[in-house]
Amino acid sequence: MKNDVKIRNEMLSWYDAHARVLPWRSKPSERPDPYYVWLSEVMLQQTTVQAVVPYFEKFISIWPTVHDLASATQDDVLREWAGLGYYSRARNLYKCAQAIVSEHDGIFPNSVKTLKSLSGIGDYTSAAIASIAFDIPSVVIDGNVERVISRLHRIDAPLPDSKTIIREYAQNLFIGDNTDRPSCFAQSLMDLGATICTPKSPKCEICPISKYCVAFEHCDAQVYPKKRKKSKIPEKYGVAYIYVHDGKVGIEKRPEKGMLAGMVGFPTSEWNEDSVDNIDDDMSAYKIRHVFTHFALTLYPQIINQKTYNMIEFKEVDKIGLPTLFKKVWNMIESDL
DNA sequence: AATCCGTGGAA
DNA sequence: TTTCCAAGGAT
Repeated sequence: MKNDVKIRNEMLSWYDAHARVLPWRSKPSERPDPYYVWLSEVMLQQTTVQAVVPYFEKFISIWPTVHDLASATQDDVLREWAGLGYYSRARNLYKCAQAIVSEHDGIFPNSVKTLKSLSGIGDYTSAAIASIAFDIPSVVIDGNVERVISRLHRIDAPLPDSKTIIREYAQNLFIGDNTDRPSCFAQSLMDLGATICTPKSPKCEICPISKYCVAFEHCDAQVYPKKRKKSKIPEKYGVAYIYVHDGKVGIEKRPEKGMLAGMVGFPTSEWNEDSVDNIDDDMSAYKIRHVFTHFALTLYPQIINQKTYNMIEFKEVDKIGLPTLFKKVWNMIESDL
């Protein structure tokens, strides 16, 4: 356990010299904006800094404060979120903004417990906000921390079995004998995980804490954390109905539950594992394949020259916030209409 | 506890 | 081409 204090000190020194400059981060002398911290943390769930930066910039440009975001409509937020994926995050973001304004006087709560009661804020995000925005020592466990700790201790059990032991190690590291500069320390682990202790080719030669890393000692850091093998995802098929008339195309708002919930898109058939009737691969003019987390979809756009409800101008299509699946459809067929 | 929920980039 | 996966949360 004594190593935890040394690790913290090494990490803080390393962070002072190598911290990444990111749009949501404050300068060393300034207080972070809890709104920025929250927004960035939610956006970063299950994705990458590169994917998030333009979305973050756009959001704070349109909605500079949580009050502004709460005053928007859910459809506004979904439209701006389009392309980032996991759209329940956007709905929860909006719910959370409204709760903060209506139930917390527009002030972000500073306790893990209260933060966690808000929509879209779970174990990780509540601890991250408490640490990063308010400098409250918290146990911040994300994919980066899981990877770093798995390697430091060369944990043999695969994820998610190892989550319990990882949390024990993390407790000691985050709120053990030394809790100095919790905000910087939490962010230092994120940066280490993103730039040095990476999943595939960790740069152990330049790692500030390799001397404490059991996996480094055994020269096999890259095999940790071990993970259970994932089963293959099913292939599904469907038809997209592209109603075209007089320079306009038909769109619909999807149901509030299920895939791409609440997003706009082209009407489609159901998606199932049976290949599509009447549309042979060879006979169809178009085919879009899109891989989701739990299945891969092959969608056959079928152009229908007739009017339907809710037609919009072709040139408006790019502005309505189509999720990527339907952007792919539109990009493929637009020039042929 | 296990499943659902997106996307784009790297190797 | 295929596989893996990047700052998880809700149910």
